Amino acid sequence: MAGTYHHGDLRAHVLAAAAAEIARSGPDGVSLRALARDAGVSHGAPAHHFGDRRGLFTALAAEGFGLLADALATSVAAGDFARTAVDYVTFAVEHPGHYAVMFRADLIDPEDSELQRQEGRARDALRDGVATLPPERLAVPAEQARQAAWALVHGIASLHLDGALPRTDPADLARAAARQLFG
Amino acid sequence: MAGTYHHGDLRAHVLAAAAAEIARSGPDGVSLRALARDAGVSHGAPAHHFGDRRGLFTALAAEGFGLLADALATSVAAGDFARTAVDYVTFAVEHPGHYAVMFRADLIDPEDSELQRQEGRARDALRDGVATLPPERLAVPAEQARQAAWALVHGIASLHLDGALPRTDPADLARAAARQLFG
DNA sequence: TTCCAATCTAGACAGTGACTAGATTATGCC
DNA sequence: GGCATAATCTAGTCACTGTCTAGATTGGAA
Repeated sequence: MAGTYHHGDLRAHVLAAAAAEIARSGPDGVSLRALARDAGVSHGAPAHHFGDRRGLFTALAAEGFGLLADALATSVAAGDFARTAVDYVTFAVEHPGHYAVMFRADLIDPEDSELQRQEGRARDALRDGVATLPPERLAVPAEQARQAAWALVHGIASLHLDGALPRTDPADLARAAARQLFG
Repeated sequence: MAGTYHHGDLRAHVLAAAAAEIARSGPDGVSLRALARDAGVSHGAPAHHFGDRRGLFTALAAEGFGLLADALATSVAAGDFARTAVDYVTFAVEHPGHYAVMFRADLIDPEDSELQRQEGRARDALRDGVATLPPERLAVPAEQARQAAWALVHGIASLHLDGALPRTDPADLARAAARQLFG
């Protein structure tokens, strides 16, 4: 509301605006000062919530990993890996601003405890998803199969978000790729 | 040489220094002015060769796609897809500065003709590599198999470069992943 | 030699992230 | 209620950046 000294929920507002801006023009398109202007606060205000630019991206990545873990939970519990693969890619498509920073080691602080916690949740979900596969479907050790599955869905998500897969539905591709990978 | 007005080969020098800096601290760590200082030229000199920051990254990406196409050529000609997968990942490991910008739509100019030419070469190499696989190994249409193969090696390369696969040899993983994907 | 294009210098400008000191507001505690 | 204290925000400053100019220097072709 105009006239109030405090914004009310600046942290959440800035996080959402940052995600939208990243989705539009990438992490480099994000300016802390522009975010502050949009929120109607002074240029230094966001720093209190995130410390610095890296802190903002780290918070966004942590939120993203949490949302990803949530998105995978249902299909993992159901033991349906093909659907887990589709859900993974769908998450990236629906949260491009989050996904674009989640794996960018140069933009985030890997020591952040909240980031590690949420990243662990997402990683566990994917591990459990692969663990539901019948052993005879695996041509390689389970750990390598897990990493290959992760690389496959991450690759599809990344290529799609970078525009390298035009005229291709990423969810369809994820389904087909899961079948090719695990029969 | 000191004292000469012209650098001699500023373009190649800046490209190599930029690749090294990106490998060290990511694309955001690259400063045109710092590159100029290192090369011993004025801060505006690189602009003549690359136009702007985007032009520099575009030139680096084009060079990267060309090197990638070269790196894949031998194993593709031999019809050895597992080795093509390993060669792809090995290229990314050995040229992290190039690879980090090759798929970044927000950093490069997709209209650049040299970029399109080299990218086409790399894409054709990967397509030919998958085409050598016996049809009975494919559980899905060839186009989807090709995209899945690309996503798999790209995913391994990306995750490795972002530090998400510690204690894992990316070449070993590429070999195992190729076996899991195509039997 | 002369001319021209390629290359580089030097200066300026607006925008940025980060830091600081201090003002304002919210909150828990008496 | 009143008050101390932490949380939040403002405003100013700084060095640095990319980009844009106008002009100087150099190499090569005619």
